[in-house]
Amino acid sequence: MLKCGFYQLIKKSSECRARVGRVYTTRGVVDTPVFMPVGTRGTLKGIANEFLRNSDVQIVLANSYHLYLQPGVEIIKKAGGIQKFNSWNRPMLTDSGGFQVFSLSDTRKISEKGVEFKSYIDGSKHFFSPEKSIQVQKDIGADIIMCFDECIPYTSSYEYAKKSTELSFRWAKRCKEEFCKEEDFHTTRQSLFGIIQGSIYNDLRIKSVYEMLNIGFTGYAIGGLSVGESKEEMRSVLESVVPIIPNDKAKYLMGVGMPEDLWECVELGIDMFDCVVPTRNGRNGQAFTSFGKINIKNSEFKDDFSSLDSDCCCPTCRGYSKAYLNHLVRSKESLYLSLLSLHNIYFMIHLMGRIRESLEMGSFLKSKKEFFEKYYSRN
RNA sequence: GGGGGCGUGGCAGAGCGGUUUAAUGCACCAGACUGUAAAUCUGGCGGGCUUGCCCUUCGGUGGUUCGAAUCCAUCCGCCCCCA
Repeated sequence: MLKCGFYQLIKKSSECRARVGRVYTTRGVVDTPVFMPVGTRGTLKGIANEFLRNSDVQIVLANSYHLYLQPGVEIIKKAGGIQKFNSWNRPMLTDSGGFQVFSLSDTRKISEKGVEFKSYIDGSKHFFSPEKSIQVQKDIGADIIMCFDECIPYTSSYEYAKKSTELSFRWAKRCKEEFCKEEDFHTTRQSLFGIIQGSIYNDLRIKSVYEMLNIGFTGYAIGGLSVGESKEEMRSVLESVVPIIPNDKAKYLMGVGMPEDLWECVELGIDMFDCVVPTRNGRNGQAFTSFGKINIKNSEFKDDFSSLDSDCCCPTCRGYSKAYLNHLVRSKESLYLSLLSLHNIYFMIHLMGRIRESLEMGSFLKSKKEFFEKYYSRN
C-alpha cells in the first residue's frame, strides 16, 4: 500500500509550473490540482454528503479546534473517527487550529508552549500546543493532518514575522515528534503536512521551506496567505516558495481561493486548495458563475427566470431560476443556503476539473485565457 | 349623545419649543467576504447641484413665538370607554 499523503506526478505542463498528479490516502486517491471544500465542524454548512459525492467532491476539510470544542474528541473516537461519525467515506483533512491563532486573535494568548484560547462557544479556556493539536487530530482520524502553526496577519512587521516563523518551525518539529512518537495505527493511516510561513517576506519564506524540508513531511502547505495582501504579493511568495519544494511532494496553498486564484496558483505549481468562499459567500447570497460572480439578492434578478449559470448542470441550476432563488433569499427561506452553497461548490469542483483536463490536453494557458475573458465579461 | 386618546419618512415606532432631514428596527438599494466565532458585516436610503451648500418634510389650514414635528385654534381621519 502506498503511504498516505504520497504524491504521484502524472503530467507536468510544458507551459508553466502547473502539474497533474494524485495524492494517495487511506480512503482513496485524490486527483490534483484539487479544490477541497471546508466543513469546519465536520459538515459543509447546508449540504448533505450525497450532494457532495454527486458533485465529485474528492476530499473535505474539518477543523480540529472546532471539533475538539464540540462535540469533543471522545465522541468522535467513540464513533470510530470523523469519517464514521459524519458518514463521509472519502478522504478528509483536518486543520490544526493554527488559523484560529489568527482569526481568534482577540481571545487568545500565545507562548512558546502553545496557545491559550477562549472558547467561542462558552468562553472557557483551552490550551492548544503542537502536541495537543496532533493528539486531537489523531483522535479525529482524518487522512491528512496539519502542523500546528501561527498564522500571522498581513500587517505584521518583518521582526514579528521572523520571530513567528521561527516559532512555527519549532512547533513543526514538535508536531513531527508527536506524530512519530510511536509507530501505530495513525502513523501508517494518516499523513502529516508541514506549513511554510514567513508572511510576505521572501527570505523568511525561503528559509521556512528549507527548515520544513529539513524536518521532513509527507506534503507541504503554504500558509499565511490570502490574509489581506495583494495578488502581486501572493504571487511573489509563491514564485519563490513553490519551485524549491520537491516535485515529489504535494504542494498545498491554504485558504485559497476565489476562482481566479485557482487558475493563477495552479499555474504557479499548486496542487491543493481549500477555501470557505463557496459556502460562506453562498450563504451571503453570492453565486459564482462562468460569467462572473453575482449577488442573487440584487433587484435585477427579481424576474430573471433563467438559471444561475447556463453552463452549469448542478442541481440548483437544473431545478431553479434566479428569480426563485432571489425570492428565497429575500424571504429568508433556508433552502437558499443549501442551493447557493451547492452551486458554488459544484462550480469550484468543476472549475478544477476543467483545469485538470486542460493540463492533460496541454492547453492550460489557452483555457485560462478563455475562462478569464468570460468570467470578467459581465463588467 | 357624553368622555378620552391618536394622526411622524415605504412600514412599525422614538422625539414633545432651538444641537431635527427627524433616533431605532424592518423593508428597500448596493458592496464586502479567501486554512469559517459569518444565513454575517459595511455603506446608502426626501430633492437639487457648483458636493458644500441650497430647497422641501412630521394629516390639512390658520395662529403664538426670534424659532414649531413639538404650544394654541379649527377642519379632516382613525381608535377606545360610557350611554
